[in-house]
Amino acid sequence: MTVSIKDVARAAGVSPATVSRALSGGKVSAELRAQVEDAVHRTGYRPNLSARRLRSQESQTIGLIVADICNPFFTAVARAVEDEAYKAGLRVILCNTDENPEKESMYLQLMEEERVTGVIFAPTRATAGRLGKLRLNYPIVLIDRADIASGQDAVVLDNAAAATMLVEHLHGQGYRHIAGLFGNASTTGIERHAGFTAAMQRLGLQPESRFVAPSIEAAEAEIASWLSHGHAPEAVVASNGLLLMGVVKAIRAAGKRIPEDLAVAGFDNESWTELAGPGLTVIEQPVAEIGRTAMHLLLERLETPGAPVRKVVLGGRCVVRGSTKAVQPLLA
Amino acid sequence: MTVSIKDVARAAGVSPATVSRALSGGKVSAELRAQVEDAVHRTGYRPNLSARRLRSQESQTIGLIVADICNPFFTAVARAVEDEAYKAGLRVILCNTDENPEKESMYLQLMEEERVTGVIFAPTRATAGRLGKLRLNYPIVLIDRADIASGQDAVVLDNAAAATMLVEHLHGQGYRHIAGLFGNASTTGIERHAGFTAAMQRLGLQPESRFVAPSIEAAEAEIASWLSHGHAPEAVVASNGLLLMGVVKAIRAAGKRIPEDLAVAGFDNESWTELAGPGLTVIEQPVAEIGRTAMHLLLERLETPGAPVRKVVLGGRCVVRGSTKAVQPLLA
DNA sequence: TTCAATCGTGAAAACGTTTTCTTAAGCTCC
DNA sequence: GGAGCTTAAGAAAACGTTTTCACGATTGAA
Repeated sequence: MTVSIKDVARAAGVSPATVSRALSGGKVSAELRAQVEDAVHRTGYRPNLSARRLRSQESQTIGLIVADICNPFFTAVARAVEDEAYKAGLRVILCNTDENPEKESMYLQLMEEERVTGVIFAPTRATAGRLGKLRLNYPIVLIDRADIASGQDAVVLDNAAAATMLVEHLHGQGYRHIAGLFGNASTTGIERHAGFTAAMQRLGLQPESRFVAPSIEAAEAEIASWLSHGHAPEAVVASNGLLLMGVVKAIRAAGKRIPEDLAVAGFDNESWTELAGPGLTVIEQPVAEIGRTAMHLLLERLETPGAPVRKVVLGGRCVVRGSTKAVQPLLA
Repeated sequence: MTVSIKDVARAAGVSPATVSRALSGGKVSAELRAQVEDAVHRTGYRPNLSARRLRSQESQTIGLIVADICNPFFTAVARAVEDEAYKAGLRVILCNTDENPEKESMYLQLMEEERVTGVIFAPTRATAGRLGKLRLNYPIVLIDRADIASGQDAVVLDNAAAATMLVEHLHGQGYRHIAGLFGNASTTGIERHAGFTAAMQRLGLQPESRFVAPSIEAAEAEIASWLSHGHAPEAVVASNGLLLMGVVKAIRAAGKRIPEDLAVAGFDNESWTELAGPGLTVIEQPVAEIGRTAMHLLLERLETPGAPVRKVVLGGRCVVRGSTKAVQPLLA
């Protein structure tokens, strides 16, 4: 049925070894190489990657395990990882964990069975903690989320600094009563919360924080509750794109205005943030840079497995828009 | 180095065949099965999927080839496909073509080399046309885009009907001078344009259409040009989420209002459309249903390869929001 | 001219499974 | 109690490659 390298060899009048060498750029005379190419064309031969991987013991494949493929942050990172992997001659297997530790375990194991050469992984907090104990037979580079203790290569945002930027910006615009809404599944929520709290205290302000599930609905419900009970702050900081969307939806649903009734700032410069309300002030993450860097860290780790662990911390950029407009003209 | 089924067999004091049978649920005495399970645990054995696939000649894998993984429409479909594939015990390889025919060819070939059992594919117009000639050794189910002539299973939106709904809605709201903006890379653009034009003519209106590249920037530039030259229509219909975003960005940049200066309607009920301006009137596609149906068509095709080609056409839903508010109170 | 080194090629082994074939042991049934 | 079945287990073949090994021919140096 399916045509194998032996069929090609027969058609070309050479041995299978010669076909293999001709196709992989080995030493073959020009004459035989031409015969082989012709035979490949005539037979419609397609190499069997499973056989190739089995024999050569290298999969030329990496795994990319993210929490949510519908989240623009991860798709943007995935694009960058894929482009970079392609340049290095590697395939990418993309996996979706839904922030579910069981799925994470399942995929980490699957990656072993696929014999991937390495994995780029955005773990939940639960998994990040026990990653060191897992003894997987491939190197891992963490992205976006990294436990401080985990002895893994990682590339992350300077979350504390970014949260500080937002707080200081809001403070500069005249806001004093500022609340923070953080995701409870990842370490980024923790770190951004820490930066937020520290910055508030440094400014002599009373920090107020809530942790919720990383979903639009959870954020929406939380804000709706604030607004309906009438004890809403002057401004709110949302620790990722999902929560930010929930915040804006709740404010619209309540018929309130941004920033007059509630100022808004958040993380992730997704394209819709420019269009929502008066435009949303956000921290822009260097998504492409994160993907590229992760891939490079992985390649270097593969090259020198013994090298010391490296953690790359990238800075965010504060994009100021109307959602944090000064509450009243500032005094000079 | 890596532990194989032979090592497990040795550790359990049985033959490799027995290990294989024990792990795949074959007939093995309870006693030996326990020994095997213990040995697997002790040795940390992980089956090698390449070897398994090579020997059993089935990959248990399907390919999902989409145009743009950053487009929420495709990520939503991908999610549904993955969930359904998982239920059927299949893995999914996700590929990104960037609407680039060369990448499409590359991935179609790669899927052959991976020996996938089938492929779900959203092709560009260029590739949709020559798909029949390609003689690939796996069945294909097309999604979102399908050439009329292509003898392939497919699941698509009723594009003409959806475009008609938008036109009739705008007409009902009092708009007369309506322009359409369509993507030039896919068959959906063609079909939506056809529906748009037919509906306009049926209503005795003069249709005006533009085809642009499927990107935010292209749409933005086109609308910006309309607005700056002062010959903008009363309303514009955008044929997908990307173009819709470009339209809104251009209107905001020009300092115009929706719908007073320009009413807007489009395709794809992405979550941001609720938040942009006064909310955008859109056609909601049954994304999950599309993914599920595609997977089912593929499974049925695998079961009965000879069955006649099926094309499933799903209806869209018109979600009315502020961007198409009546231009002036309608007369009773 | 001869010996060693290099080169292109084919034969055969190897990769880690699953599956077919064989075999030995335990049954059932007259 | 032996002929015929069923059953569980092992031996060995097979999947489609790549790679090692062996071999003869060509080349280069002495």
